[in-house]
Amino acid sequence: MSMQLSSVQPTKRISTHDATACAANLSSLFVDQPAESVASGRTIFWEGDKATQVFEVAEGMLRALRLLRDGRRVIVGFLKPGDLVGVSFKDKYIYTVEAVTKVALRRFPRHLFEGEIARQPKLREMIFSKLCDEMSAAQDQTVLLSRRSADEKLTSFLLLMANRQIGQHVEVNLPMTRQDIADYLGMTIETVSRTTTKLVSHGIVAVPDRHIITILRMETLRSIARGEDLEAASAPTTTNKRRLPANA
Amino acid sequence: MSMQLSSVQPTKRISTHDATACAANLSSLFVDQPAESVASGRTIFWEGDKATQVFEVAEGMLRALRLLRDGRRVIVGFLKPGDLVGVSFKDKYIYTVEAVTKVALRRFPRHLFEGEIARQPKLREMIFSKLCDEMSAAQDQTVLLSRRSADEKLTSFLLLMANRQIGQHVEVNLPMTRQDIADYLGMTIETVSRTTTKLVSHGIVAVPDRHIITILRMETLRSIARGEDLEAASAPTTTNKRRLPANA
DNA sequence: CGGTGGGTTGAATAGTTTCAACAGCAGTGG
DNA sequence: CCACTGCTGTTGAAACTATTCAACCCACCG
Repeated sequence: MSMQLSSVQPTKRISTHDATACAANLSSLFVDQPAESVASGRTIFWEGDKATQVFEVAEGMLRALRLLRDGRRVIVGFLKPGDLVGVSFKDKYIYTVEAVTKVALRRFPRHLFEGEIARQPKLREMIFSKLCDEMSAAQDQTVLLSRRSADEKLTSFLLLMANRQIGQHVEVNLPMTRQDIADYLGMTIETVSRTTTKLVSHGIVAVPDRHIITILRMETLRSIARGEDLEAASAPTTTNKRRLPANA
Repeated sequence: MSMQLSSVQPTKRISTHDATACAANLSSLFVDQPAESVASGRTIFWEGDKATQVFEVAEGMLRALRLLRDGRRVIVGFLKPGDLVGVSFKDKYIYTVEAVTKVALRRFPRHLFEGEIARQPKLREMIFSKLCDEMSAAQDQTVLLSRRSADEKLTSFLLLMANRQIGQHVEVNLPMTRQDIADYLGMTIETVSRTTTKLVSHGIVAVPDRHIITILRMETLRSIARGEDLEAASAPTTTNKRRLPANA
């Protein structure tokens, strides 16, 4: 019964300048608050906790997750700088939020936050707008999860994380673990690993580091995410990456 | 970039009395509007249409869906009486809404709707609250979709549709087609059918009519939805329903 | 009465999961 | 300094489950 996730910014970039430019009024609420540092792995709040605080992510990445009774974990979103965490109009948080990396947060008491929203029409509008983005993101995830194949899911995920970066050799930062990705995409860690390996062996991506995936052939990746068969889409290079594709 | 789905009412029943009791201010906006009748199968609006109208469902059921480029369909929610359709703070609807059954709607121009929200703090609060329910519903679907087995998905879906009805022999109304259910759960129509048959043969549900599923053994259904194995959960009766379970 | 849409069932296939082993790396402590 | 341990990620083989493609049933309708 709460709402604390805001993980897409469809029209604006998440870099510091643009974010503040677009959300000046929103961020201004938090700007006077000291940035609190949270170590990676720490929990910000638990599902079911009384929703007393609202946070703004200043730095780092967090994961929002729900635990199932049988111990399985469902990650309902990743949070990035500029996102609001804990915006709620019910009394309890509906999911747990944990720091994926070292994180910097600005805290704001919820009742003050709501007071500000009531007072400032512009701010209110921005919050509404953010909630819309949130809904949109939630539905994007729904679409992602109902995709049939592991190939589609992972490539869509990479594009989501690449977040409007265009051009060749886009470096996608993946601070989360493979387990996080698996729990986000509704598949097993092994399948995530195997699918990544497959993309690498087709020369579509490279994995210079555990937490970095470089997109080498963006259009091919896109067509796989669209549902085209991986083998068909990556026709140019047969099985390995000996021949670098012309467009890369 | 819109928000028009509101498909759960966690704390209140959807029957006419209670809904109006809890949402008097909200419904009062629409109550003066004439109820428009829409035939089943008709489209209310398309994904990408300019979001000019807000609707309140008075009667019937609708489906909200997104179409993928390759023709696949993802149903992101079902809408029931009391739900708002088309509440948006962006300019376009993000999904298509179609009538599952014959539907009665009350229409309200969006700009007036937003004006009312700005003017009435109480109304605003209710809308926020509704959006929270919506978010919650969206996430419930996320959790549903990341469930591993077809058994879990379908049983969870039945419990969702049964919507807090308790007791023995709960009749769940399913006005949508099997294809709709499949597109909502991210599986094929055949698997939906087979899973239903399996539940019937285990005496857990009965299907007196194409659009009605009667829950015979609620606790068993719940435990399957929780992730327990169907065979294990339905131990009392081995393969058929010759012996009615004690608790049914 | 044939056609159509919705639904069920069967058999083969294809894909993911499961279980298990192992590799790489960081941190720890002798 | 190096073995030891724990964590994350990769890979392999077998088991399993959903999908695919097909046939078929049924109710409804012109």
